[in-house]
Amino acid sequence: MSHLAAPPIAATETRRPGSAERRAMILAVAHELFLDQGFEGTSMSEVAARLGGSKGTLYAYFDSKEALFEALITDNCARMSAQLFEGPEDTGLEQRLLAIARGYIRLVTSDMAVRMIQILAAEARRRPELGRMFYEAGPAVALDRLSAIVAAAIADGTLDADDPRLAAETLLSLARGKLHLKRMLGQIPEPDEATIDACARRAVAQFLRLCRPIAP
Amino acid sequence: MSHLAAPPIAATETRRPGSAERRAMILAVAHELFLDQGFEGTSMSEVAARLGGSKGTLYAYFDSKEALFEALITDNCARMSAQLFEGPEDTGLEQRLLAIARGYIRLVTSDMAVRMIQILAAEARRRPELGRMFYEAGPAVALDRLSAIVAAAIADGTLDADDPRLAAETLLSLARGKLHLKRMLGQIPEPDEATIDACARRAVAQFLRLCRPIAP
DNA sequence: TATGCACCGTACCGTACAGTACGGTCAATC
DNA sequence: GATTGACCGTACTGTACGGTACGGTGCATA
Repeated sequence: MSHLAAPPIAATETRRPGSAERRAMILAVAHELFLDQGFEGTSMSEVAARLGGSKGTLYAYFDSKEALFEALITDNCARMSAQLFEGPEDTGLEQRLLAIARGYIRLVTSDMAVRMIQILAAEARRRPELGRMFYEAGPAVALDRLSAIVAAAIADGTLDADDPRLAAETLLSLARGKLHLKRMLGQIPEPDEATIDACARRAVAQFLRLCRPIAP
Repeated sequence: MSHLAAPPIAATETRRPGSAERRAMILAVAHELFLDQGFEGTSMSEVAARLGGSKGTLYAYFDSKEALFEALITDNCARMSAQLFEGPEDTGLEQRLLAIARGYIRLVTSDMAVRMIQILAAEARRRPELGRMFYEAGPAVALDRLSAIVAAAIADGTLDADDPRLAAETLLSLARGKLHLKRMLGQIPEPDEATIDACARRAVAQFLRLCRPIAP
């Protein structure tokens, strides 16, 4: 009936039974199902079945369906940020812009991110903080990196713009293009690497035409 | 048990009882509830209650919840297209571009469109054709109008670009900016007219810098 | 006044799902 | 060999919803 003894040491969360691997397994299954079928479209029984376990275990690790979902989103956002930081090169300005543009397009049109946006957008009314997590972990990260690069380029005269942040936004907007909206609405499949590259190159070229200082 | 006599004249749809006004009333209520709470989040009982009617009547006008939802989307898409065609002016190029950019931003960040995208995105897996309807009725319409204007401007030398359609897409991408994504994720409220105007002006200015022919 | 019809109100059916309860199994630990 | 605890399997509760059935009401027309 009542808890007689408190657990010896509280872990990062409330007292929980099992191993971190088990938790990761649950999250992996949840990832697969939630991203495929959405939040409402996925039942906890389904998660348990796919896990090869029982609902009891599920609820031992996560207090509710919502809690599991939020943990999943948190997890995925962390993964996203990490992915965006891949391959920071020490090359010229154009190459660095290209790398970021490519990474940004790749991320933002990937099946995972698109599904996340689709689901988070649908839940935006009830849980805007999840949308915020996504934005901070994805687009905001790209924007920060890009702003820094642009600011440096403005400082040494390679670029010309009033506001580095606004300029960075311009490049990302050009990079997204219509790809993103069409992806969100399920009108096109995940673009291949060639398409991503073409979009990134076009965006960077346009950006440079906008922000290259006119030769004096 | 069986239908003995067919109705005298089939209306635009299958034989249906009541008036077009009644249908419109149902759609109005459905609009309010579906856009506010989403498809799964809205129950037919709720629609009937808000209507001040009964579920029986609801199902007399629409075969299923899905049918009602699709009718609503169709309805809203038609309204959207109409809205985009407001105020075609006979002014200079820049003013015409500005008008379209403003109309596009206003539409694509409006509460109605954002809610529609949020809901349609969530349903994109199961019913991509609804997403297509939205795209065709909104963004594609703006793109068509803009392409025509850009093509004409290229023809008479006012603009310089290889592909008018691609150029038009560039303008729309610049216009959307980050506003759209943040709106989708529920991070910012509907922008006011001043914000819309500022975004439109910036987008058009950048577009013209990209596509103005360099003086020979 | 009688007939038909759109509509209301309500009760109902079948199903699906979140969350709980509980007995039993297996492995590690003591 | 006994205890502990994570876990399974299953059954269960309560609730919500899509959709149907049906008797009754009020208005229109014949």
